[in-house]
Formats: sequence, C-alpha cells, structure tokens
Amino acid sequence: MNDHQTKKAGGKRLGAGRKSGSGVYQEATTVMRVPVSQKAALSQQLSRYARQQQQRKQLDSPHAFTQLEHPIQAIALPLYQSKVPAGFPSPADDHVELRLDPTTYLIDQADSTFFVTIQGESMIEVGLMPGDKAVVDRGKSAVIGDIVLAMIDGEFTIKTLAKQADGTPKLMPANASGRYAPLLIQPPMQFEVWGVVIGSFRRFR
Amino acid sequence: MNDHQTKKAGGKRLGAGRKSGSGVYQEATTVMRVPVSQKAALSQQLSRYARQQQQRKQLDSPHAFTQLEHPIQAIALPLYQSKVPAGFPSPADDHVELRLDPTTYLIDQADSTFFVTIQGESMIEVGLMPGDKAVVDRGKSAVIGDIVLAMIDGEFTIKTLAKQADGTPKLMPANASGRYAPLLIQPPMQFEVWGVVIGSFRRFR
DNA sequence: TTTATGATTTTTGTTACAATAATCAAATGA
DNA sequence: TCATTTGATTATTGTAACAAAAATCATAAA
Repeated sequence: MNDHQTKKAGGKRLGAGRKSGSGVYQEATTVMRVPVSQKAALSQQLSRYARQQQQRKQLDSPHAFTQLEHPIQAIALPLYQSKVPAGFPSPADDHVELRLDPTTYLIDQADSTFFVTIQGESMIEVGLMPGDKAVVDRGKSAVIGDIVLAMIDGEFTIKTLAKQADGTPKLMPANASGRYAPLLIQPPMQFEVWGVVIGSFRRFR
Repeated sequence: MNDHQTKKAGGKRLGAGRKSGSGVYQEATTVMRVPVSQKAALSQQLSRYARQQQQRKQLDSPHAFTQLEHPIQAIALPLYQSKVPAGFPSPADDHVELRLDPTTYLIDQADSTFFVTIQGESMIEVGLMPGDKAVVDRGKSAVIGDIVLAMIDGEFTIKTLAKQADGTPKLMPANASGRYAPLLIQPPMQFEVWGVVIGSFRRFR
C-alpha cells in the first residue's frame, strides 16, 4: 500500500488516535493482583500519585514538609519579658532575663522532627495561621488534647486530638467560625497520627 | 448422584482441594491496573502486608478456626508503614522541601535582634498569642502595615503601625473583640518605634 | 502407622477483551 | 477563512478469562 496517498477506505493511519501517555498516570499501566480489602486504599494511593504526576507537569508541588538543616549553630539571643519596666533595656544591657536560641527552644529531638506549612484556617484559634511552620515531633506519643499531624485517608491535616464517647478518636478544629467540622474517625477510614505539633514559628516580614 | 457412596470416577467432590483463604493474604484477591513504574513498589508493600496478616493469624491461633475476624481491621490498618525506595506509600516524601533551620529562618541580623514575650491578646488576629515569642529586629525601619514594638510614654506595646488621616502615626490592635482600642499618637505623647516584629515562635508542648 | 499418589480446588500471574476516552483529519457550516 | 462537527483510529482501563502452580484431601501403597 502507498502511504502518501489519500485513502478513502479505512485502515491504519500513523499519528492518529489517542496519544500514548495520555492516561492519568502519563505512563503505561499493567495489572496486578491485590487483596480485595486493600483495593480501595490502593486506588486512593494511586489517584493521589496520578494527581502528583499531573501537577508535576504544571507547577512545583506544594511544599508542605520541611526537615531540619543538619548543622545547627545555636545563637542565643536575648529574651525580654516585656513586663514593660520604665526604660526599656537595650539588647546590650543586663536586663536580659534569658538568652534564647529559637532552634533549641523549638526542637527536642532533631532526628524525629520536621516542619509542616499550615494550609487552612482551621486552627486559627490556637494561633496557627496559614503559612506558619508547625514543628512536628514524630517521636512523641500523642495524648488527648494535643495538636497533632494526622493522616486521614491519605490526606494530612493538623487538628486537636480528642476522643468520642465510644472511644474512637476525633479531630477537632480550632475555629469558632463553624466553617470547619470536627472529623469523626469511623471504622472504614484510614487514620494515623503522624506526630505531635510541639511548636510553631512564622515570619511576618 | 449420591454423595455418601465411594465413587471411582472423578468428578466434583466437596471439601476437597485447596482451602479458601490459604493464599498469602488469607483473603480473596482481585486484579487492578497500576502504573508500571509503581508495580515493584506496590509488590513490596503487599508482601509486607501479607507478612503482617500471617503474623496476625499466629496470634489468633488459640482459637484457630472458630471465627475469622472480619477484614474490617485490614482496611483500618494502613499500608503506610515504612518507606519504599520509590517513596510511594508516604505522601510526605513528595513534599520534602529544602531543609530549614528555625533560627536562620527567623533572624536576619543577629546583632540587632531580640525576643519579647507577648503579654495580652491585642494582636490575636495576626496569630500572636500570649506567651508567644516575638522576634524583634531593631535594625529594620518600620513601614505602614508592619507589626512593631513601640514605646508610648514609657510603655512598650506591640501593635500594627498605621497612619491617621493627618499623617500622624496610629497603633492598631488586631483583635475583633473591640476590647482593645487603636492608639492614636497625639503631639504631646512620647512615641518611638523600637523595632519591627519580623517573626514569632512558640511552644505548644 | 506412615508415606506416596492422584484428583480436586484455590491461588496467582498474565493475557484477552470490550467499553471508554482522546486525538487527528476531513467534512460541514457560518 | 475560520470554527465546529463527524468519523476513524489508537490508547486507556476495568474486568473477565485462562493456565500454571500450590494446597488439600482421600485413597493406595509401603
């Protein structure tokens, strides 16, 4: 057959049809056998993976997690308890009550600590604003009332850990507006406490 | 056909053959389509899951066969236990930003920076809670809109710097309750901006 | 009593298939 | 001329089907 002539009859036509890599994963797929109880969870993982692949094409993925820089050079700066005495001390004065280094103040165990950027306004009542860096310690075990970084069905969230009447956990927002509902953990949900939020820090300017 | 007689010829025989649930997952399986690049990582996850399920059965072995637990728990217990080379199971891996040190993040010029403990709730709307440590840089010149540490008639306060209609400065609280009034700076008052609040940090626990 | 053999049934990895989706080219219409 | 529609073509994707392997039981053999 000639391939440079216009053909009326149907047949093979190079370049036509759906493009390779146009699926959600942007790559070839295959099938594999999985236990039925895990299929839902795996599908969730894979759809998240697919989203990431698609976002990667467009923008840099949102930076949420940060880890501590290796070399910590503690610089202790003066802390003033602003009881507001007459005549504020200059930083060189001896009115300094305490010298403080933010890193050592914020972090107990560096190897189990990382940072998360706060996304929404659900914890605004405890002073966690969007853009704040939350200090998360994975080594601490969470107790009721702690602010925790939890994963529910593959999505991360920072909430206050509470307990329902039946004993199952509950994640409480700290926002009086009512725009954020408590998250009740129910049996089919995947739930895991990733770490305890032991502190936070931010830049204003 | 009678089912209580010995048969010579082959055919259906109830109770014979491999037992259901005798696979590595101890439950039924199904097939699902996955991206080829993730198949190896997923297989690793699933073999770990299978090992887990088998260990679980050993713990239950006293009751052995009386009752099989419903596979609800299998769903509730996530696959995200440890990291796989591909980094797939942990959504955290894809969010790892550059490493960060709170001190260097919070402080530009150490020799002109000090900390002040927040006292009241006048700046609660910008996320400054009582007990928070405000990072004050004396070396920066304040512009309208900055959060500043100011001294008014010998008293220190932290407010947002604004400007009145006539051009004189004004210190605005950030608290919607109305319990804190704007501080209007009038000619006879002593007023000085001591530094700009460029950041803050706190401990929750 | 213990071991071996064969039939039967489930598991498990892969292939096959059909419905859907995406893409291009040609045809159609403004 | 340019935009829209239509039809053909090709890839994706979920599921069914298949075959080899593994496990189990009943029976035969040692």
